[in-house]
Amino acid sequence: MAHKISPAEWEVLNVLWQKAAATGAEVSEALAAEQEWHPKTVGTFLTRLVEKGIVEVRREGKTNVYAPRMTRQECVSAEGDSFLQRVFRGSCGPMLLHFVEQADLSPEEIRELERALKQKKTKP
Amino acid sequence: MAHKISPAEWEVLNVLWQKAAATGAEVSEALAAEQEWHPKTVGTFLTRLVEKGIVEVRREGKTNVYAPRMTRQECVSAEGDSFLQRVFRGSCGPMLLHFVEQADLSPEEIRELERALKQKKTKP
DNA sequence: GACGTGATCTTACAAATGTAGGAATTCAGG
DNA sequence: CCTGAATTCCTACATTTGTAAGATCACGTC
Repeated sequence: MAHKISPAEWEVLNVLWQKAAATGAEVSEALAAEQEWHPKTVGTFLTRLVEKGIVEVRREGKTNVYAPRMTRQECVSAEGDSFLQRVFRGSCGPMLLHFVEQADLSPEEIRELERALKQKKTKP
Repeated sequence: MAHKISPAEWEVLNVLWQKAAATGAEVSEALAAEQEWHPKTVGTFLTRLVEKGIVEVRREGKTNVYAPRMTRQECVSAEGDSFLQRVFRGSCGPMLLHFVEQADLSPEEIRELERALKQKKTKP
């Protein structure tokens, strides 16, 4: 918890959460679409995440396999005074609105959000 | 735009947006509740924000008065590849859900969010 | 078991960020 | 005008982050 997750590390984590587990090369490849990071760079992020205790590594033959030790929820929550908190505090509403408008949401996600909002209304 | 806004700077900006304009001391005082930043530290953030063109400064007698040159919306949008984007990308839904559940929303804000969601549904 | 090949580990370094100290400046009073 | 008090400006420095090169290690093959 003492450790912060940097933006680049979040990127890497996103891949790991999506795949559940992956080698450095796989992560690197998955990120290639969005980022132009040298595989070595991705490697650094992975190692740092391991050092921070957020990701665990397992040897498999000659390659390392990385897997998240924490869920996204946990990571977001764990960052008590994180960037998100800072940005959001004081004006969560407008910010959420921004992202709801901006985001690419599936119908189920929309339904779920509506449900959450409704519940929020009844139980303030 | 070329410049990124650091977490600490967001904090400072939040105060500025809330007050519209303020002296260094005022900002520092407003932050005291949440952060334990030395006034000089706050001063540094303010100067950096000015350097980045996000805040403007005006001399008023012997003190500086700082005011934001950009709205929060603009700052969020301007950070195309920001931390938020990185965190959100790929799983905006769950993240929004997290914050909707977490947040302290006013009834109007809830209504507005619902409206945004409804519109999203009709016009995908 | 020596060798090439590919992956990992160690090391490096510039820029950004958090955190201020000290020097310089400037108004308010004497 | 000279002094003191408040405020700003300049400077500094340790950490963290982004970015990777180079050294090393492990595996399959000859």
